[in-house]
Amino acid sequence: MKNKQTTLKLIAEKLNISITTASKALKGYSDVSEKTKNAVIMLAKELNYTPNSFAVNLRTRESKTIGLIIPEVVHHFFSNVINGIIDEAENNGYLVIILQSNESLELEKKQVELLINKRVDGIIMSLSNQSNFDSHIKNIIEKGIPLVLFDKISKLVNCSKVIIDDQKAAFEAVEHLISKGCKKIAHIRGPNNPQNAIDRFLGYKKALEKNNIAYDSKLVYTCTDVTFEEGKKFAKEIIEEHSEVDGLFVITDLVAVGVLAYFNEKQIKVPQQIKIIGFSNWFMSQVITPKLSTVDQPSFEMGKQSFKLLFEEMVHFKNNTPFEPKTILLKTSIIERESTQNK
Amino acid sequence: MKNKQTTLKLIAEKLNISITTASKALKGYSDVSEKTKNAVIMLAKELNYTPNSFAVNLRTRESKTIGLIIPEVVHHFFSNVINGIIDEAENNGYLVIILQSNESLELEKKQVELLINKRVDGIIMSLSNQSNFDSHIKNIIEKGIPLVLFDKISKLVNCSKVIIDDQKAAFEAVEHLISKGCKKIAHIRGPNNPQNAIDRFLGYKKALEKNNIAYDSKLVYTCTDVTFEEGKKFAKEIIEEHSEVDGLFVITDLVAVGVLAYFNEKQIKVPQQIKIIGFSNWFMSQVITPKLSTVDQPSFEMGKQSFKLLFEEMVHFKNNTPFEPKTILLKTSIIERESTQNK
DNA sequence: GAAACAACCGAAAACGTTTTCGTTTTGTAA
DNA sequence: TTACAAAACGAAAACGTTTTCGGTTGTTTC
Repeated sequence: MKNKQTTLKLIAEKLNISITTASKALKGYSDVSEKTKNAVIMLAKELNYTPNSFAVNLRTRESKTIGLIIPEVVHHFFSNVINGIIDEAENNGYLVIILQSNESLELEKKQVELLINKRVDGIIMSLSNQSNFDSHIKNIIEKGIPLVLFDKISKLVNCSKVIIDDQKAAFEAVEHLISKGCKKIAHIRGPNNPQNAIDRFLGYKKALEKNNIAYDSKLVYTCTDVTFEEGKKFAKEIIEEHSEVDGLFVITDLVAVGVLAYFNEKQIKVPQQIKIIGFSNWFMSQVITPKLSTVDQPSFEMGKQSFKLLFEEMVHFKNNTPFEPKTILLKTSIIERESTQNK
Repeated sequence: MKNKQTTLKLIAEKLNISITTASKALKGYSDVSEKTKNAVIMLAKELNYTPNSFAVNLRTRESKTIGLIIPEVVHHFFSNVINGIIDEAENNGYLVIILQSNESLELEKKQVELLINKRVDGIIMSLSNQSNFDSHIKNIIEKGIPLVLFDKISKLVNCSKVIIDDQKAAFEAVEHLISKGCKKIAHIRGPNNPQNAIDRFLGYKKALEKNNIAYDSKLVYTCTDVTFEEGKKFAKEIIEEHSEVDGLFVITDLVAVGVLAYFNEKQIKVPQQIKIIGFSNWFMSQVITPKLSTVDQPSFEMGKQSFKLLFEEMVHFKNNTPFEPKTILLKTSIIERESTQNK
């Protein structure tokens, strides 16, 4: 049953030394003789001693734990980021508490509060679609808690960030369609608020402009939920309202796959009649028929870099030295598959 | 910069009362007058007081945090389970630390150690393929730390479990193939060690037996990595070595999708020439061509139930009352899609 | 023989909370 | 007025660690 944990006190008593000396021996202080040091280390191992982390936390004022808030766990991109964060965190002796906002601002606020109350050493976030520089984010910054934002960021928040150049990536995606001969290109964009949806939209527009294709706001469809079902829905609308569209740039692969599902159902030929490119390189994009062209986004790396930035900031925080927020820009690349090929 | 946190001491001083009384006021003790109670609560709110969790942890000997160890985060099934666990945990005031074993026994041992040292209140695990009733699991049990195993369990471990009836589910999947007219059914199974791979294999065998189909060990292919690529590899072998096979039961959808990818490439007609059924109902199974029949497994629910069981055990642990491990069996169901339909 | 130094050790405070138990204050009844 | 119960409060210990600072012992130096 409830086995008493071994403490420094026990070790000290058994060896007839003070708790202080026992502690110092284990922490490698120089003012402990070789003899007693060895004795302590031996006994500690024998009794299976591990420091009580609650006490250590209280004393050192840090928990070696960070918090991570993302919109969804069941999501190809985010789960890869989680992977990278956990990995890098563990390598540096940190553990990760994960919470999801379910794209709800209310929930996100609650999660932030939970993490602050838990006194995590730092927080990594990807904002929900509704989120901006709201009170909860301000709160983190004011409290001086190290914060890193990745992917879905807000330009209003002055903190470290890890992102891709969404505008450039979208620009390249649309130019890819153009290079394949598309003349009338529609865009299924993300919600109005998130920065990355805005930037991808701007990249789309810019590519049209540069290639002398008139921008038509009627060809832009705006997701609210960014789901498979929305993809199907917009695919239907596009075909029914603008059958002359021959190219389509979609905010993310999940939605693009919904589009493909509808087109397959209706026997609309991709890429012959219409070419499609998605975003994020979800795993299923390479197994669907036709295989989906997309923009590869280094999700795992994004996680790793996010933790690295956070770690840097946590060190500065601990030493009370000033820290200037950084932004890391990760490279993307176009992956050409069947859905944009000329047959 | 480093803003001093408000403590009970500060509140007590400002109100000219003792720390004890301040604490009691906030915790609703009855031996505090209405007047002082209100004063404390008001001031606490005003100063934005939140109890220092490190101190609370030390004092109460619990952290309201649990640990979760799974083989992989980037995995449709597991990420859904995570979702369920986080959800239910949060509803009960618990946070979740997630670690992955990457299917490595060594790593899994290390993760368990990390969690024990962190003194989490309980642990939920799905074992790696190599794992059994090894020292690290014994260690958890001996230390009396509440433990729940889900999905990939070991029969040797005496603890609470949340599982499906893998044997029955597999049996039904294979009978589904048989009901569709399959006479020669192959099986791509999981690795030798994990219980669920064993049980699914046994279910396969039993279904053949019951329907008077001779079992042929040559028709059983054993995964080591359980990946998309392995699916492709075995698909090739099956066609080349046993072209007469007309039904295939695959350990999990990811591998089945690999099989389909190979068959699509080689123009082998599914379901005409060979019918295929997978397991777990991954999202992509409904978007691939042909759509994959599969066994639905309530992953989200599995997560919820796992936490519920753990919670129950944690309560008993805290009260030092005896607790008898339970096993919860969740229902599965066959989902018929194109890959097993008679056209 | 005093002074200086090195090597080793431990007392005590601190981190911030919770809870037990004893003490003081207040109110009420005789 | 005394007596006593009820109400309100607080001292202190405890959780287990880390770290500062002072103390003791023994050795070396001049």
